[in-house]
Amino acid sequence: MTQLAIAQIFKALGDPVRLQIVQRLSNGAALCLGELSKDLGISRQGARKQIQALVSAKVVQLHPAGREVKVQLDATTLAQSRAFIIALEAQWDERLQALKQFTEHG
Amino acid sequence: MTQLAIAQIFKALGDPVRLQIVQRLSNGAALCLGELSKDLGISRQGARKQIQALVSAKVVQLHPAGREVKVQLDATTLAQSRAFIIALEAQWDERLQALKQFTEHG
DNA sequence: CAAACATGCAACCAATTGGTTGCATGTTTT
DNA sequence: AAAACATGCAACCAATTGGTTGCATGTTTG
Repeated sequence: MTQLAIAQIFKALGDPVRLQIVQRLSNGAALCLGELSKDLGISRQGARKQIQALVSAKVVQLHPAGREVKVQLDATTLAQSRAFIIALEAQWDERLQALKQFTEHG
Repeated sequence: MTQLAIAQIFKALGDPVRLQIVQRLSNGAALCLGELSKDLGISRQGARKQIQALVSAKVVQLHPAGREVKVQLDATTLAQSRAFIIALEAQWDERLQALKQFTEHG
């Protein structure tokens, strides 16, 4: 995982509309573009752009089916973002631990 | 945690420069603005803006000390973003589980 | 086949972002 | 007190983003 790819994932998640889309997908059944675009407070084409942003970051995959296009969460991408944060936290904890050692024995 | 606050955290993490800053902070000792701004490929003021973005999202805290300003990671904010992703994944897994039940007994 | 439906594509626009430069201000150091 | 250091503030700029509208295209349904 390159730093840039991770940044793109976070960037994709860094918008309330896109976050809501992702939540809907994790929640309910497989949704197509049209359904997913409803009740977001923006136009269908606006929503489509946001979904495309999620596709580019691989947070989501598109599966054409007849006249509609199903949208599916990509769990591996979510897992990667989670792993990154957990790694950060681990480093941070290590550092705190080292600092504690230092103050105790210094 | 409001949806918007979470989105702001992800947005803050959604940039390679800011991501690198966060990693440096999790890695090393407490850094001041000046040190943190080095080797990012941008000017000090440019870096300062990025750091401010992290402050606004509460990914990072500033602690003035004399003529310099120390920058510190906010572990609770990282934890919140981690919790959000994990919650998403949990919902997703639940859904897959339900789907499996359905196909088995349907 | 015609109507309705789901989507795609492109042009356009305002607001935000990511970066710059120049200069001012407060704080150590010598 | 003067020099060096760490930072702040503001104006400015190009590129990206988030949204719109209008229209075209392929796919079901009646």
